[in-house]
Amino acid sequence: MTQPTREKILDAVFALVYTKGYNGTSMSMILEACQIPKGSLYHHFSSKKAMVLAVLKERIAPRMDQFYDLRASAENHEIDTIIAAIVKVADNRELLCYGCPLNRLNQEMAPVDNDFEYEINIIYEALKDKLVQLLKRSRLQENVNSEMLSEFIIATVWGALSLSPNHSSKARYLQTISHLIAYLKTLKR
Amino acid sequence: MTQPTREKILDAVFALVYTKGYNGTSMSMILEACQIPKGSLYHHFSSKKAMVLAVLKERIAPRMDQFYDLRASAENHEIDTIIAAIVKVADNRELLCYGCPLNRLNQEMAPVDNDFEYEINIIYEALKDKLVQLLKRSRLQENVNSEMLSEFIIATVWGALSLSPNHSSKARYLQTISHLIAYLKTLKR
DNA sequence: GGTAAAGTAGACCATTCAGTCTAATTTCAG
DNA sequence: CTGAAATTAGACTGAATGGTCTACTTTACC
Repeated sequence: MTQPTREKILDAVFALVYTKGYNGTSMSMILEACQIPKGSLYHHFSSKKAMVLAVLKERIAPRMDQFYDLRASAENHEIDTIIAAIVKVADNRELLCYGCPLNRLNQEMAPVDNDFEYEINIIYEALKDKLVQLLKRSRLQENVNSEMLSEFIIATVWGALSLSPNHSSKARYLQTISHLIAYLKTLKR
Repeated sequence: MTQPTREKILDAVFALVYTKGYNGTSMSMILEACQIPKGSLYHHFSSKKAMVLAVLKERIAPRMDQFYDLRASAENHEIDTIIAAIVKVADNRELLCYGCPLNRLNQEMAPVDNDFEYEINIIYEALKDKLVQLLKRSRLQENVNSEMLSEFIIATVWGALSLSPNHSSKARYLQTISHLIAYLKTLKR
């Protein structure tokens, strides 16, 4: 056994739900991807919904932490740290193709299921808070509200990743966010 | 007969697919919403997919035209015309709750279906071109590429409308895009 | 008024859906 | 080695899925 069954399931479900959506992913697809029988799946998770909620907490949440990995450096202005994180996104082909996994699940499930809305919001707030903390430490133009600016940054990156056609290129993403970067630089003090 | 059956179907399918997604909408839900028998539905459309592609062309495309209704005025700077259109979005409760219908369908269907990707891209390009034409007529700072700026504007608005929690408020939307507005104003010449 | 086309009506179909159930097997503690 | 718990195995279920088919009714034109 190379990987515990439960972990194997979470990996497969993440990949499927991320690329095909919750309603676009069936149990049989998951079973085939995992190469396990149905009994194993329902031993570890009580339902499809419970499974995807686990994916949210155990796969998507850590990914969000990892991607906006904002190691503050004493040398750089915090704004530059954030810009570097945004630019780094361009190197992830999956992100360019499918967008932010949290945003995808949010758009599909939050309007129709309170449990999803709740769990997604927790992850979103954590993501936002990380940005807020960084911005609060930085020297910015006056009248800049860190919370509002954080939401603006996340919104723009999410939007840039979801532009049609879905399979957006690295160059296109970078061009789109070049305006965001230019704006952020004007906020430095 | 108050409304032709075909139009009634398109309206119902738009509302359902917009709020619940393509895979979250079943034929039986559509039938119940329309209060028509199955025979009528399949008389007008050969399949679920054909139906939603028709919704794209006959409902979503016109909406996009309508919402970014950018009547240029000789008095206002084109940037202000665009800002007004962006602010107007805040008055649409559906948009605040479910986001841009084109963006929703794009995220769900474009990665898994070429026909959807193609049709969505046509509508997206039309939307973008409208902005590009307006920007090209306007006096902007040098080095501003109208096409890139248009994509940035659309991305930001789409992103602001898809922030978690999904049911975002008018105030929250306006706060988020206040940064976009501030940036756009700096581009005026 | 007759007739052909357009549209309505809903029973019916194979397939797939998420989920259940019982049994076999493996794991591990004592 | 033994027995209990954890896990694997997959046949099975009822409901829902998208779609077909034939029959009936309305509409519109000659």
